Amino acid sequence: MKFSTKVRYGLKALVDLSMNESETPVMASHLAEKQAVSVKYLERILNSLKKAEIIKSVRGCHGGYVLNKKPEDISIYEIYVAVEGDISVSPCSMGDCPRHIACYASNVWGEINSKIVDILKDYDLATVIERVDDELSF
Amino acid sequence: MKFSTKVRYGLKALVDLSMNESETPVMASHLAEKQAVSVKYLERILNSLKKAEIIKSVRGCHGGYVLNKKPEDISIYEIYVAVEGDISVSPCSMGDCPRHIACYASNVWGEINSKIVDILKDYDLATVIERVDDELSF
DNA sequence: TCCAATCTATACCAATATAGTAGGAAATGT
DNA sequence: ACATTTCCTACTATATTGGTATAGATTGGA
Ligand code: FES
Ligand code: FES
Repeated sequence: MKFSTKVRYGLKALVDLSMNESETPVMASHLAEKQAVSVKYLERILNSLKKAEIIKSVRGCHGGYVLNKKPEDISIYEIYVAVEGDISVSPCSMGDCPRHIACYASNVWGEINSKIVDILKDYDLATVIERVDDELSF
Repeated sequence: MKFSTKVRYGLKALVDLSMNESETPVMASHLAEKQAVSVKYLERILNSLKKAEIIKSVRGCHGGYVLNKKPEDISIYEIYVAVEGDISVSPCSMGDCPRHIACYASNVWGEINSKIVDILKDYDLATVIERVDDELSF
């Protein structure tokens, strides 16, 4: 049940991006430095976020990344799907299980899955940022 | 976000056990056969469930396993914890992260984690069995 | 008593998934 | 042209999961 580093680094990068007051894009290297994380790895994560149209990129000299949506319109679910693909709590809930026909538990996993999805859809980036502002300055 | 085979095989075994009308214990090999799963592997899972006092075992000849609680008193959360250890959605929510001090997202993960735990605590074996009875006979 | 059946314990191995690296190609402002 | 930066793809290392093997302990019954 653990979120991968992709999701976690991705979320943190988005928080950093959303705190960028200026209009100039933020470089991957800058975001990575803040997180003490490999630039190359983070670049790939940012690329996934870009493909999902959560952020935009500017290539070339003085390039970087900027948010493409308002924080309140970016859910953790979206972020998850962008970097990991769709959420599935078990093979059952996606229907690609070899034992599918005889499986009685399908709807159990399906129900749990959709409840988890709801939680993550409900949690948006703006809420995350509120928590940041409340709790600690960095 | 995927449940491991331990959780899934474990749940299925518990459903099978709860459907055992007779008073005689059910052998691991019998449960495994129903699931088309390795006996040895399932034995270990059953052992975890036993240590969590969800089931009881009878050793020796004509031995096997029986439920130790009523299905409505066994939550999927309990099953999860029994076979996998405590649920943690990220290092943050357990507090063993090297970046903990500077981490702003702790409570975000913590909140999500506890919501997921709530879902799983809410889903008990009796409910799972209802679904079985409704949907398909096997 | 001895044997077969059954759970228990532990160590080991294989397959898969995650996390991270590396090198270079393409774009862009100066 | 050139430095800077994103983009693309292949590779590798590490961790986790899933599963096997082996030996031992316990019990009921012939
Ligand atoms: S469809 Fe696979 S065990 Fe449920
Ligand atoms: S405590 Fe680790 S990134 Fe949150």
